[in-house]
Parts: sequence; structure tokens; C-alpha cells
Amino acid sequence: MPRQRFLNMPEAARSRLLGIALEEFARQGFEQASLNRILAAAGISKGACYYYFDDKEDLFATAIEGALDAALSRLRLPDFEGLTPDDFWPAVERCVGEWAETFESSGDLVKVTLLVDEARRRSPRFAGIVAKGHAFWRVLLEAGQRLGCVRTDIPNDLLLRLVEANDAALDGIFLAVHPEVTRAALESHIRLVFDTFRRLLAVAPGPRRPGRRPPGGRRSHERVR
Amino acid sequence: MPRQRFLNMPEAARSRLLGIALEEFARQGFEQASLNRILAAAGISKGACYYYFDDKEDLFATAIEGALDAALSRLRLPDFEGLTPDDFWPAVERCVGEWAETFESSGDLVKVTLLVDEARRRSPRFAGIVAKGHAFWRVLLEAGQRLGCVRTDIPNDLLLRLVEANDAALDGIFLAVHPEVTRAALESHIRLVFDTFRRLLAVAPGPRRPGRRPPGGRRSHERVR
DNA sequence: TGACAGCCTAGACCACCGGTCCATACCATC
DNA sequence: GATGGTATGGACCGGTGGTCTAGGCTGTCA
Repeated sequence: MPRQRFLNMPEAARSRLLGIALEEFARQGFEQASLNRILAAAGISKGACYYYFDDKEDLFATAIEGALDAALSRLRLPDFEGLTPDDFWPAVERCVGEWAETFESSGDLVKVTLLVDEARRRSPRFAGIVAKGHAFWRVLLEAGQRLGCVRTDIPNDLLLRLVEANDAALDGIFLAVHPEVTRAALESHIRLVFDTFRRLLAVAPGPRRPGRRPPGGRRSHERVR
Repeated sequence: MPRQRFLNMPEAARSRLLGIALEEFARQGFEQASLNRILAAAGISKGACYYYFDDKEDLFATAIEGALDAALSRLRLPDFEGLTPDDFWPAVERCVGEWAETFESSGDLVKVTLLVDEARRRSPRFAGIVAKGHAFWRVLLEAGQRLGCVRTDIPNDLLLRLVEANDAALDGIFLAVHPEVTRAALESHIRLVFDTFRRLLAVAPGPRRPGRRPPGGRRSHERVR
């Protein structure tokens, strides 16, 4: 966490530094990003930096948390009250579809997703930020479970990790294939993300042989922890 | 690629160095692993190291490729000739199940999976090694597609990336929860991996509302590239 | 036996890294 | 003008991956 002094800085200087830092981190990843380069670009000395932040990870965390907050604030969750099981997946699909509009011509959330994933992999210290990113999915997850549409055979933490891993993988591919984000590409990407999530989260899709009904109700699955 | 000189070294010295390197890389990850530490532990000088390898990544690649080869050589693929569509998933499940026996009390493949994943993320330079790891899945994938059991609505490269991402995510969780690998834990883990893959790869599982048949054939999905 | 050549190696050295430290500039208060 | 806390520049530290060169060792000649 940055020191209070940093929060007292003039807003312009603060967001300028965080913007430059975010750019470097997004381009290079945490390890390859050079603190010295960030400071030189921002015209800030080592001493000043460590006067505001604990260390490089602290600056990293502050930068991506700001970007994550900004991105999440633009996302809207559907109202799950009064939803029937039949309406759940279509509602999620609509909700996810809106993201394409929100993020038209902007890879913000996509890039931030990758940075958060790197943070999670790096240290438990970023758990708070990871949880922020998860909060959104967790609401969908739990609403779906109340409606009987989302599986409950493995712990939700594990489901969230899978959702996150697939999100990061798909976003990584997306950015690799589309350095310039276009509306159409983003839409098809988000559709793919949605489809993947439904596959992972749906109640017992299991192996359905063509032309047959599934044998019984949900497939039980040994819990992992 | 290591220089020919390295391959000419006595087998014992070679595998000793690679073993020490692999241990350091597995424990610390590529970035945090210290080349100096590896060399000190192996009793090899900087000069000698750079006489055999291009750089740190080259040593990394050589170490994990060896481990990957060793691990893969212990895996067996089912015979897909003469298999009917009904038999495909059970055959895969049986095949995957055998891995639990093969890797009882050994996290080898699990750890190697994570290293390969890190390599892929790091640089396209490791594409060859990544492909080696994929080759195994690719065979399953293509056999399943010939039998009509595995989806063809998105490119196979993308499917492989998803398989790989989920594999790495699940393996990461597994190692975090079970520092000591036991047979039972490994079995339930592998069952979870298998179930996840089937969810991702099966033809159009899509959203099935409870008590209804899917509307039509497979769900078409816009291709991403 | 001595000279040479090629393979191999040790480790000094380099630029750069994240991080520490302290002298000092600045500025509000007295 | 003196004082004291805030803010800052930048020298400095140990460690990093990587480079380079002097020289040891060994086999092969004359």
C-alpha cells in the first residue's frame, strides 16, 4: 500500500506516475519492467519513489488496482432478483455482451486482466486485488448456484481460479492476435469467453453421447480439498 | 539450444548440472532463479556455463526439455483405431487415469507442466518445447474430432492453449494444496483435469436448461482468427 | 624434449537491477 | 531570522545476467 503522502499528492502528478508505470508494466510484465525507466520517464527520483511506495511491487499494485477499479466501475451486473433458471444464462450472456460496447476500442480490461493474473501468480500479497477482480464473477457464480444453473460439485474458489485462468489465457491470445482492438473482434472474443465460462460452470454438462440423454442428474465429482 | 560441446560432455556431469538447474528453476521460477546460485551449486564457472549455453534461457530450456521428454516417455496413448464415438471419452478417461499410476508419488509432470507454461508465457523462443507438450493432447484432440466427439468450431491451436491453461491452473492449485503428492490426491486431481477438458472440448455442450433437449445441432461459433 | 595449437576454464569485469541512506532544499510556523 | 518537519536528489550497496581474456591442460608435431 502506498503511503498516505502519495494520496496527498496533487491528483494530476499521481495519475501521471501511475499511468506511466502501468504502461511500462503492461508492455514488459512486472519482472522485465524497469523501475529506473519508469522513474526516468516520470521525472521522479529514486528517493521520491521510495518516499511514496514500499517497493516496486507496491507501485505495481497501486497502478493495476487503479486501472482495475476504473475498468470494473464501467461494468454493470444484471439484476438477478426474480430471475428464473431458464433466464440465467441468457441474462449472463446479455450482461457480458454489454462489455463489448463498454470496452469498444479499448483493451483496458483485457490488459488489466493479464496484469492481475501476473500479480496473482507472483505473490499472495496481491490477494486483495485478485479478489476485487473475482468479486464480479463471484456474484454471477453465486446467483447461478442459487438458481441451480451453476455447478456446486467443486469449491467456488477453485471455480474462480478456473474462470480466471481461462479469462487470462483467452485475453492473452486475443491481444496477441489483435494488437489493435476492434469492436467486431472484441465481440467475438467476448462471446468465446462467455461460451468457455458456461462450459466450465454449467451444472454437469459432462459427456453426452450424440443422440442420447444423460443417464441421471448431475454427475457427482469428488471434491478436491 | 546448447552447443554441441555440451552434448559431448560425460553424461553424468551433464545430467547433474541439468538436475541442479531444474531444481532451482522449479523452486523459484525462471526470473527468481539465480544462475550464479545454480553454477555455484554445480561447481561450474561462469565461463564454462557460457561456453556450453547461449544464456540463462538456454539452460532453462535444456533443463525443462529433458524433464519433459522423460515425463512424456512414461505416458501411453490409447489406440484410437477402430474406436467408436461412444468409446472415445471412456478411452480418454482410462488413458488419463493411468497417469495417476505412472506418476504416483511423483510430482514430476505436474511441476514440469508449470515450468513449460512459464516458458510459453516468457518467450516464443520456447515454442518447440511447448509444442512437445502439446503433441500429446493434439493426438487426443484430432482423434476425437475424427470421431465427432471433439468440437471443431474454433481452431485447434486455440483449443490447445485452453487445455494448456487449464492444465497449468489446475496443476498450480494442486501443488499449492498438496505439497506432498499422494496417490489418492493425484487420482482425484486427474479426474478433475479430465472432467475440465471434456467440458472444454466436447462438441457443443453449450447451455442445457434442466429437463430440455438442446435446440439443434452444434452451436456455431465465430472463429477467432 | 620443446614448440605449438586447440579445447576448455576461472574469474575479473560490465551495465543494470531494486533498494537504502543521508545531506540538503524547501517552506510554514514561531 | 531560527527551527523543524516535509520532500527530494542522487551516491551508494549487493546482486543480477552476460562478456571477455589470460592462461591451464592436452595432444601433436618437429
